[in-house]
Amino acid sequence: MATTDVQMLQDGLRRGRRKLTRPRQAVLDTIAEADTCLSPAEVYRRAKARYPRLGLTTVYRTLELLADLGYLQRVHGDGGCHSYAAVQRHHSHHLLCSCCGRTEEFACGSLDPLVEALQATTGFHIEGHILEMIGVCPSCRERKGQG
Amino acid sequence: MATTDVQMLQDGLRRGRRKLTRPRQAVLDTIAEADTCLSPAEVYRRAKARYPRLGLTTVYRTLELLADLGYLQRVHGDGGCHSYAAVQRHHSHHLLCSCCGRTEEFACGSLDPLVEALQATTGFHIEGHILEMIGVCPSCRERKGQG
DNA sequence: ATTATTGCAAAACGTTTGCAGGTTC
DNA sequence: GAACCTGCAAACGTTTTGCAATAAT
Repeated sequence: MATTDVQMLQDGLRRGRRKLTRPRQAVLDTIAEADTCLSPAEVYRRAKARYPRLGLTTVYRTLELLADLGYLQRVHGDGGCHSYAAVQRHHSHHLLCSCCGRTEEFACGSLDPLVEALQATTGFHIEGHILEMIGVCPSCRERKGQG
Repeated sequence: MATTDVQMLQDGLRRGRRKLTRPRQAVLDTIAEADTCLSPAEVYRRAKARYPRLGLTTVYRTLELLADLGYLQRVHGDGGCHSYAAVQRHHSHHLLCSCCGRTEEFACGSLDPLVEALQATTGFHIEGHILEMIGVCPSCRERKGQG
């Protein structure tokens, strides 16, 4: 994690009178360095390498906190919705590879017309959405093509 | 459930050498009549009124089966992704009311340009997506406005 | 010093599985 | 009557909770 990121995290935490602790750093660093989305158990396994005293309970609590603060986002996949990935921008979405689990972040433009239309036809006031794309990443495509 | 729906269900099941049983009818009817998405536990509670011998295990198995056949769809919400709603068309999406839980089905047009753009920039081959809209339904808006 | 955070152990929870008996085709 | 489906009870993995000890401000 770059220095500015530590700074941003620290600021974000301070705003809510929260503390920057080693377990929290370990969890965030772990997810930031992964290029896939990770389940709580997997975060625990990896983050424990950085900070061996880490407890699973703390991982759960930290994932929730960091997601609330916007540093992480829950990723919904076909199998479930209990994995997390890092986000650079607030409210972004993920493209996930159904083959290797790799994730790629993307911004959602082009959804506005749909939102407008739905609001008009249904009378709902739309406040948010969940959007994930599922596909096969370039390297898996290549591997499949050759294998 | 209308007669044609029973017919369709029966056909769908037969195609996979599956049987039309009372528990399965009870589960499907329950979800078809609800205007919200339902958790497995809630389906169990309601469907048991129709068929008291029903077991929770069967509800889980039936939800999976009917979702595979395309009669139900898992709905992803902020809280989780373990609720199911009926679908008229295959691959549709839901608008869900964060206030009362009501769901409304909608088709996803307008996503194609985004898919195209993502495929071009990332090299992923996109095969599917998860999309849910979250908002407040007309009657909840009214209630809030008055209360 | 004050307050938030941690890790542990245990509890609670939702979901899945093996299997004998029952139901549908 | 063959194949499939069911419900039960038990097993399972995941998530949450209470609490005394610890670490950050």
